[in-house]
Amino acid sequence: MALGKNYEGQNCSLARALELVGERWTLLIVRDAFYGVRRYGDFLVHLDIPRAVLADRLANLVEVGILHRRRYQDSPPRDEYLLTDRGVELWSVIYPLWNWSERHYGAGEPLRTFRHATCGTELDPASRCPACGVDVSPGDVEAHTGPGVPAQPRQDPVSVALRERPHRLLQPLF
Amino acid sequence: MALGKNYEGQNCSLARALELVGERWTLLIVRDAFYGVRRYGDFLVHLDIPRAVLADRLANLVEVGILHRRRYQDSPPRDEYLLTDRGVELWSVIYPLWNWSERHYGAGEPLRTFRHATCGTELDPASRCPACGVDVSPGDVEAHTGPGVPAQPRQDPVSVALRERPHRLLQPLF
DNA sequence: AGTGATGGTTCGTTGAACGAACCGACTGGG
DNA sequence: CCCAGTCGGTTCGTTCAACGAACCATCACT
Repeated sequence: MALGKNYEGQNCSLARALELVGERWTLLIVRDAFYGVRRYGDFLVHLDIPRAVLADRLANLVEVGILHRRRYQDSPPRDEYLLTDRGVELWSVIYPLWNWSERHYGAGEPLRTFRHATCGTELDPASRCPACGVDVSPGDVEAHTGPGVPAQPRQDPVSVALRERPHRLLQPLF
Repeated sequence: MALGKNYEGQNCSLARALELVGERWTLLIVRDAFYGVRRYGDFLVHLDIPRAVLADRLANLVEVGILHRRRYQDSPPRDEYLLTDRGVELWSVIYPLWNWSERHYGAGEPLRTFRHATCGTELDPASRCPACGVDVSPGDVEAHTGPGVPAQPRQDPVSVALRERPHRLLQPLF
């Protein structure tokens, strides 16, 4: 969804943003990056996405500076994908969207809750801590398994790791 | 992008949200609704979107309760599309996304600024008023033309009306 | 030498977006 | 009464991206 191909006449920051993160799958990849997913294969099993599409999206996200590709071993060469500062700031979009959906379309109990790591309080819809009264940045957010886990939860390693224990965002999952 | 066809295995509120508002054009339609655009023809000229796609998106947005379709004259029958409460709450997603894009990919001066209507102060990235210290809901936001207007701005009636004068969100544009 | 892990690329098929044309209900003017 | 124009769509043939299965290259381990 590169510039010029699509919302070109819009000349609006929102349209530009949607060219960057509005494509199918892109925001779910960023969500997984917040969860600590870093490797191609882990994104693949967790998202159940066509391989070519994943490769394309990762390359785009690196190109626009939302993800950073970092070599973590040389033989065989293996890279991991990490959120840049710019990517981390998308928390202020992703969390409100998650929260909006949870409030209006949630089926009773949530699958996951997001808490202020230092005090354990659930975040408000704007990612603030009601107890401490501060804006909570993603590095201080802990994802907890909620009461709404389905009877037949997913068994891929990423889903299992996410359910197993509370997990601080941005920290590696494995 | 109905449920079951796409992110079905995800079982995540974010994925569900993206099924509702993640399709191409959808969030730009909602943005225009905040600007006060209400009629099919106005969305059409402002977005430059294929007619069939617009009709499809509007129907979906009504179906999931983000827009409400209201008859405003009987002969000939004409309807307008208004944001529901649920739709209005998407401001907490749209504005941070706009702001994120403006901060990281903005070309110098913004095209538009969003100000607290009662005091004229520009909103912070979380749609709060730095002067008053309150969360500003979209009904209290005024959209102003910014200094970054291009040399050849769009001439469709919607774009012209939006440039002409400051305009409170959710109020009808015409 | 063979097997498995990893991170891709290739390619034929399907489905959605595009855009131009058409359509039906109505209005206002001559 | 006829004609042109407006509005809000629908229809349909074309194009382009997503899908998914197969393939491939590199390296480690045995």
